[in-house]
Amino acid sequence: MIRITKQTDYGIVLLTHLAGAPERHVNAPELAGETHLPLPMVSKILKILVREGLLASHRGVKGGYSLSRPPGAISMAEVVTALEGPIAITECIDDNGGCEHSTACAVRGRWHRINTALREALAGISLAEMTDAPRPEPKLVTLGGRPALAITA
Amino acid sequence: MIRITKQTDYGIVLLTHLAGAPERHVNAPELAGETHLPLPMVSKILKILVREGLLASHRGVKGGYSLSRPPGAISMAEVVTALEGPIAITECIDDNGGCEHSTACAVRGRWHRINTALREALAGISLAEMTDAPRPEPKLVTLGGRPALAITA
DNA sequence: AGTATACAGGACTGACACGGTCCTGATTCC
DNA sequence: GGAATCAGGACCGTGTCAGTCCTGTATACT
Repeated sequence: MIRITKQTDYGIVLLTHLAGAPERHVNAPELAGETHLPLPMVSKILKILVREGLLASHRGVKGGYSLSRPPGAISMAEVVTALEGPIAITECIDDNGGCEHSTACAVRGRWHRINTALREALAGISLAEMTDAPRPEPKLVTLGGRPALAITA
Repeated sequence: MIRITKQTDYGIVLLTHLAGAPERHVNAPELAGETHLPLPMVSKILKILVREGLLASHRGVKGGYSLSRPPGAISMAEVVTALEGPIAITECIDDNGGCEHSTACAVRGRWHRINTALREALAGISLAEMTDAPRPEPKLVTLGGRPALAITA
């Protein structure tokens, strides 16, 4: 269903929560409490985010986690990539020639365009913007001059 | 991993193959042979596409499948929606208030923007364009007044 | 009319990733 | 040294996905 995993979903919630008060050290139980997410999952996700360089950790009694960079300098693309690997909407995109249909598949190049659109959409939104107060957003996106197609589930 | 299912992947291959020679009736075994995809899967997918109105079927001895509309009038968004349901990158997007974190979740509105970008990227590419020879197209997407993203695929 | 062909609509199954839990060790502060 | 906290795993149930198969129905040809 073209859906991000819950791990990523939670991760974004955690990061945006941290972005709300940068420079603050928060430990896992606190974060879990404040975001109403299950502690074991929170702990697991925080470890991943540290490993991927998005969070800095501090051990010991007064330890905790904090953003490794200002929220404006972290793009959603980085977050998603950290939590679910390379952004590739089809297998053949990060697959290096492993697709047995590649010769018969006339479609491959096209997916790159779609994939890039997704990637750029993610890259164009920073963590800071995920926490901004909502503003009236022009919902109509024009792509190639075509009247936008209504998508009715 | 933000990935479409193989069913959708196969479905797009089948549709683009049909788009290459519209008005032609092709039966399931032929299509499977020409696209090098497993027949049972092909058959299953074709049935879904008929049910969703993207293909027309013809029963009987000389039966087969053909596009229900010209390839230029079928968007990738329709195809994806037909094969995997509504385009919703997070659960809470098609979920009507079922998310127990909705009150604590400051992120929801933001996902709509990302989701819309993906949706519009899919809506902006027709089946016909999936088969065209590649051409340099600067598709400019404006997202909320932000500097436009260049999608160059 | 009868038969062969092809679609229609299911049920069914194995494999695998996801969501979630838990345990043991290493590090830091008091 | 002890308590608190992160680090890095292993582990498991569940659900979805990929794929197969079976039965029924409609059409064309002889």
